[in-house]
Amino acid sequence: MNRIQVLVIDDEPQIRKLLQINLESHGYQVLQASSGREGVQLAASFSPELIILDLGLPDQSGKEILKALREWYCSPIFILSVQDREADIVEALDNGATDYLTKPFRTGELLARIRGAIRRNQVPINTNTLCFGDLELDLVARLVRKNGELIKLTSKEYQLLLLFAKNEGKVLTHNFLLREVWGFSYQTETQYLRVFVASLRKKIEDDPNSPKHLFTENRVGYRFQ
Amino acid sequence: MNRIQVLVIDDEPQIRKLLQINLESHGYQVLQASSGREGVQLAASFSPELIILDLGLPDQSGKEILKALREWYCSPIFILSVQDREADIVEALDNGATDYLTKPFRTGELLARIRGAIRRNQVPINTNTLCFGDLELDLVARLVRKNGELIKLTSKEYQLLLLFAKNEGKVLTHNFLLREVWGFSYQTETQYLRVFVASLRKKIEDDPNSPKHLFTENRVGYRFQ
DNA sequence: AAAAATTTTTATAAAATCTTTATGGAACGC
DNA sequence: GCGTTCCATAAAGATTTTATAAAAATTTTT
Repeated sequence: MNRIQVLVIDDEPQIRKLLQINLESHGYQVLQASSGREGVQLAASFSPELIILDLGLPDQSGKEILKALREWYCSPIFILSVQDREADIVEALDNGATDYLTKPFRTGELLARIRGAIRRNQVPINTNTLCFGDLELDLVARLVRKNGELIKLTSKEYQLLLLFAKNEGKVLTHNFLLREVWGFSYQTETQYLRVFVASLRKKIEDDPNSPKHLFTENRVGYRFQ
Repeated sequence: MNRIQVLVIDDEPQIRKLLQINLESHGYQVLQASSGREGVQLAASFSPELIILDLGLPDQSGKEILKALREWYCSPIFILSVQDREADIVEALDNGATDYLTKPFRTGELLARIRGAIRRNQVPINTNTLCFGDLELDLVARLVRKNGELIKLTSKEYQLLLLFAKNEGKVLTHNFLLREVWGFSYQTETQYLRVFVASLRKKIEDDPNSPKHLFTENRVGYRFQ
């Protein structure tokens, strides 16, 4: 079992204890640091999935630690603080804090917020669905939904849409699309593309005549958003 | 104009007004819905970057709206609520809410949390862009922006602009431009260039009559900055 | 094997782009 | 200054490209 690591940086032993008990009872593995310096070291060596940082640290201001961590650390950082001043909260959030809770905090809420932050942070790595407005692509199930409703695509249509979806916003040339979907020797069969783009539009666009997802880039290719 | 869209779903007009004023003064474009049904519709048609949802809606419980949206909507959803019960907060967060604020909320904090959520939600795209003042050339996506807004260029126009951009500040001769864009045998078709430079200027210059990007070098060629 | 679904071809109208022509003004050389 | 060449621009004409339907061929399913 590979438990999710959470690093707690706090100088108050009783807070660390409280967090440790709560986190471990929910299946997390807890690393503890009582100073900013130690916290940064632990973060660097273990790269935990999430860091809980107390702003009121003795050796270095927590704000500095936050900035130092954000130089390289990309996972969520939660701020705990007795300070409830709006300016502090705004500053912390703008410096890269993922969330900000004031002491005393409610452990249930903290845990829920941690779950949410970790869930959202994992999405890009372990993405099995891609979203584009009203469109949703389930990569695992090979399903496409529009406004939550299933859309039936043929194999080629799906391959084409997937390629577009993986290259959102980019102009993809006819050559590239044909090569990727049909294969090297079909690079000149531009008409295939036209036919399939038309049928894709019929299925994914509200109005195929003025598409909002699949745009034509004349003489070059198509672009998906 | 390319402002970030935020959808506010709330039945209380004064809250909507408050949010609208605050969000618009920070550069967001605000969509408003007074019911859950309307909110879902707007979300589907505009796919805003973020949704602010009041849990206390009349027509349908806000909780249901949250779940319905999360069927397909992947961007941040902020919950506003008068309810401060921990169980409600935990439920909302576990149902996909990105954040949960209780009324009365502090607008500065809300805005900072919105900035953070949008920042984190942005996909890290590999961009290879060239910048020239208000002009932006995205070489990977093959797109051109002026003041952040997409400009539609034809194939030849783009080829020409790209050539200019890659040779910023240099005087490029008619011969060279024609050879590179049209091909060896077109070296004498100077009139092509004039036509295309004119149409490029119309698209990329604020005032095509006194260009600040694309200069004429009489009897020699053109120069781009 | 028949039926159904999908892919490939073919045909055609519409749209967009490129090329050519025309015209007036600007720059240049003498 | 004055004729010539060069440049900017609009607009007409030619060509290419695109969207779409529908027929033909192929593959998959029943």
